[in-house]
Amino acid sequence: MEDFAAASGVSRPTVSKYFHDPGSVRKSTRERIEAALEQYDYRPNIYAMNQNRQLTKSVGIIVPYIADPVFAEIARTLERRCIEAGFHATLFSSHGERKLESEALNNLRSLRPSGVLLAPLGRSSDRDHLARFCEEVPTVLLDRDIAGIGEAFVGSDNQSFVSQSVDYLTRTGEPPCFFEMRNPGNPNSLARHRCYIEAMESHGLEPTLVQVEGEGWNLEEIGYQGGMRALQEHSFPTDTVLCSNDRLAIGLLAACYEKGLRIGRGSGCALRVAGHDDHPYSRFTCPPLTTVAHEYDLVSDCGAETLLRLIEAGGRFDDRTETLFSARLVLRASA
Amino acid sequence: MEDFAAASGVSRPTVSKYFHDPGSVRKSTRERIEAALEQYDYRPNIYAMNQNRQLTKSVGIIVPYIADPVFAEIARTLERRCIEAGFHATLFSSHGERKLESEALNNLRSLRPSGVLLAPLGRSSDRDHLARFCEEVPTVLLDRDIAGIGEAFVGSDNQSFVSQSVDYLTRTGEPPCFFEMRNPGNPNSLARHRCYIEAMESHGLEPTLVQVEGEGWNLEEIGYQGGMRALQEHSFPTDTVLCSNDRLAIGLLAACYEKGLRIGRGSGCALRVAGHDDHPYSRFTCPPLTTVAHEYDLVSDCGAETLLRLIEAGGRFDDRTETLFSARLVLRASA
DNA sequence: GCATTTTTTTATCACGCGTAAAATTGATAT
DNA sequence: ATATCAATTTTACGCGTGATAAAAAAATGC
Repeated sequence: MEDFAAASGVSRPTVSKYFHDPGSVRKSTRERIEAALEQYDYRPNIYAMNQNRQLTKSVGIIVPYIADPVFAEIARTLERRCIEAGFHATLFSSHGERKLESEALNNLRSLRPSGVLLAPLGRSSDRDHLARFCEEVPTVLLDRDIAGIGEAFVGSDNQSFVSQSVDYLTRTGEPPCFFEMRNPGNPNSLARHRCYIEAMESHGLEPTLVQVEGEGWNLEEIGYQGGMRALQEHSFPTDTVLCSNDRLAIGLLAACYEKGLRIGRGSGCALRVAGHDDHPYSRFTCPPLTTVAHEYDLVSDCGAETLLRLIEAGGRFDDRTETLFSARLVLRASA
Repeated sequence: MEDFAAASGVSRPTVSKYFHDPGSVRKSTRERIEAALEQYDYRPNIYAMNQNRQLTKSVGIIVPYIADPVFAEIARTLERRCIEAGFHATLFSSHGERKLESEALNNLRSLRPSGVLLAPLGRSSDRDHLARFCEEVPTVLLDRDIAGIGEAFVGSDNQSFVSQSVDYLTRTGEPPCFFEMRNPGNPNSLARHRCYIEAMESHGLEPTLVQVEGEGWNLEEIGYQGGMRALQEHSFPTDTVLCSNDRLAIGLLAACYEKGLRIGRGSGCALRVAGHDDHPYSRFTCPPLTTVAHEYDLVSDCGAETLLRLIEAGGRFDDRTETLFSARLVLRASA
């Protein structure tokens, strides 16, 4: 910057000021800098900037698993919103591992962001670490709430998810059993488990669970293997299966196909299968998957907006707001 | 670090040395530092470290579209390998946009990484920008080659992809037509287009193309819409369709399902459909998709290894190596 | 033309760290 | 006990930037 300032014939602090806000320097000065900019394509080092700015123009984003298309979409939308607001966004994925989530937090500490959008692993998170981090850095939690951590939470209302699907399935046929992982790694599974039981009981029905084994985030494979076994052992007590999420449902559909079972609500169909999330691929399954849409655009928009308000407010809210978005039933051919 | 050094009773540069290599300080000194570490959970700021180290322990990774599961897997494997080798990896996604790819490059400049693994957008890349970047930073190109840019290239042999699928399909039934985007955004499409034509001609067969409209990376949707139109207009000249990639194939399968067409190689099937890549979901389609596996584990491993060698070699190779991995035919039920 | 306001410059400190050279320490040999 | 030498630590400076106060210069108003 020293050299570049010399080349443009102004002092270094003036160049610094220019990059902070081009309008804050006199027009003639700005033109001299911009003329030099044409020649030397200089640009300030963002990490050096962040080092001793009081308030950085950076935000951090952490998602639990970027390879999951739902989180990829959420991350992309968050990034876009932050960039539109003039921030530099840095994205991290925890890749489903507690250690990596913690590392992402440590990285963000080094980055000194003005704020962080954090979709935590949930059950696998290092709760204490998250709590300490949120003390230091203004943070908005996303997708999965962790009581008392962060300045705000934005997510979806799991109860509305499950109750909508249970209501619909019960109304149009046999009440559903619930297809889920015994030890789920993804954030909202436990909440949905509880909501399914509540929803069934509120209808005066007996909840029935079909739990499959498996670890990690390879959910289609887990759904397929578990589905194959369940079909072989005739573990489905009803002809209607509600899956904890769409990725398990995709695996189950593959198992059903292999077993020659016809899926759907028409006559001649052996099983109805529904999911949760409206995963980007769920409309391309065969048959297309009936599911409940996770309105991640709304969640992302609101999350980003909340963070921007938080930063504007100086990093702290008076009280912790929790914004929940309702799900939207998406009827397709599978149930 | 100043404060922490004081707390541990040694000078700051000694602490710096300790973090650079704990073995490089005397045992008594190390113990004092580690004792202090228990109390103050201090850790050095990686971005400040990178600022004036001669050789950073950081590498950068850029993929064209992280929401695509194939690139998510590649990125994850690359990250893992670099971390195992003691490097700090920073991941960027170009999200399919030239502007974002350029921004990622600029970010990496600020980061001063020892090396970069770059899977470029390809046709949409700012070639000059890439070239200038690779002059500055030792770079290994991945997945999609750009002539003369970077110190090495590691990718897959598109010709082996297409020739294997064309050979197989021709051997076992009607020769395939090629289902692709008219203006593809993803890297390898053009190469595959050419390879399909070559492969057909080498068999003495007439290549036939079915090109669908659409922009961007929503490939399943594009495959679905294009598939619906092609089926309506009876544009498929043969009963065998080879798709440029699996994501288009997934969309096409959904269109076929909606049209009530049976897919597969048995009698009673209207169409055979095959893809390219062995996308993580392709084994869960209905029917499971016959495809040619992109051995991205091998590509990633080799790419990471090549970069590490490049860094070791001081950032320049004597000549530009190009490593190509052959594809592996994966027979499933769809063709 | 002069006083006043705005903008820019100079100068110095700060951030959190790396690094080369100098100074110190500790161990060994005499 | 002293000299010697290598290992270790400290000193002093640098990286690329932001921030601030005081001084200087330029623009504005009358």
